[in-house]
Amino acid sequence: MTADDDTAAHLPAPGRRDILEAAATAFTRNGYAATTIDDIAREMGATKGRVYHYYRAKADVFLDIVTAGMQELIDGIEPIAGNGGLDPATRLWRMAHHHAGLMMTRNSFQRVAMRAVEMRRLGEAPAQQQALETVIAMRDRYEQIFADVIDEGREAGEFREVDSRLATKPLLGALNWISLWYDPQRGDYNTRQRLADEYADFIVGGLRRSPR
Amino acid sequence: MTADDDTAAHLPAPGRRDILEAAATAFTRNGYAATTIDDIAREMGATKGRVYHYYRAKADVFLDIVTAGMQELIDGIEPIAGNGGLDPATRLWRMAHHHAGLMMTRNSFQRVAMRAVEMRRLGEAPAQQQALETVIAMRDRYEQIFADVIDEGREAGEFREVDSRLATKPLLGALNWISLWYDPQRGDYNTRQRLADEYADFIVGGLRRSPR
DNA sequence: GTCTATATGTGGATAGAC
DNA sequence: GTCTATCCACATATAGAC
Repeated sequence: MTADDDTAAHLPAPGRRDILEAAATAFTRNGYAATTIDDIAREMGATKGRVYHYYRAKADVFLDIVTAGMQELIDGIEPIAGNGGLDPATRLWRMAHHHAGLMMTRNSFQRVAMRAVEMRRLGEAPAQQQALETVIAMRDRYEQIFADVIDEGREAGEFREVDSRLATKPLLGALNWISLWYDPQRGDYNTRQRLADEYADFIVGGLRRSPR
Repeated sequence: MTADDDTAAHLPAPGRRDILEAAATAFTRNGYAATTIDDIAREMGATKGRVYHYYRAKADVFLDIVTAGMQELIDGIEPIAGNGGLDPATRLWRMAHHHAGLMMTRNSFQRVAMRAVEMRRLGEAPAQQQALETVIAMRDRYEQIFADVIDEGREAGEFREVDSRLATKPLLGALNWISLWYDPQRGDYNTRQRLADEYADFIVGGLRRSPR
């Protein structure tokens, strides 16, 4: 895509991986603008020389985190959505469940990814602006996967008569919100599972035909 | 609470009101940290001298917006929640509907208010830190109003067996998310109403006893 | 009350030693 | 590849003219 190694988001080089983890933690704590390169370096017990050896700018670190986060979402959901052996409501339930899980287990990356989508611009550099729009495109594609399953469920009579594209908003809003309040320090596997169950029930219930 | 006029949030003085509107717009556009005092001043066709005449620091402007936003939410919801003449499901529907409406019509204030809740600290000043915790307390109180209605609905057999406090998370998450994607420039009264209807249906549906 | 300086601190980014 | 030292731009906040 650019002069940079465009596979970095999927398989970050070892040196980069540490930086992304540290930066994701720092961005989650204080937000993108308020986080300094020194903060990121301190988070991994280094100084900023290390960060600038691997990345040209703070925005590039941010974009790598965001892209990785979005890719994790897509990779996890696609096989479920495409599983024709399951009825749409069950598929949607599992997609919501999986998404909820990622918001907890991959909290720092996912929380940073959320932020990117609401950003209009990242700085002055047009290359970074274009990268940001690529992320928005990934988000749109992700929403469409959900919308398609909702359409199938509506046509199968499982769901109410909704605008599927619009219906993804409350659905994903509820799920994404987890990344803002969930404390990854607390909670074990079982509590995370119960929580994801509750979310998936809520979401599928919200789309089902009303009982009366 | 502090040496400042603590009623300012409810009835801002005329000079302050303009600043809050301009700042809310600017914060919504670029985020708190990335917004400069010059940005705020430019937004209202003035220079920073005006801003600093009314506010000691950027954080104080932010806190006034956030407090006003939270107060708008509480003021709107309390009378609905306390209307004993309506069954819990109807009350919850109207509360969700009203909340959704505020996310759209008062987008800039509400979006800034959302941000405050996810911030851990606002700066070094302990007075501002305390003010931020006061905002968190308002948020907790607000969630409790929803939780109480959910409890009533569960006891009345309208809702599923849920942990009411936990149930407010997907509910308010879905609603709060509106402030992030809704474009206040677009959409008239009718489209806002339809959207709020859809959200309220989704939310009450998500809590109702499953049809099967 | 609103403006134009300006003091002061901080943070992104670079250069170059090791 | 990692560090320290430094440049420079910019943003908060203040001083003081009008």
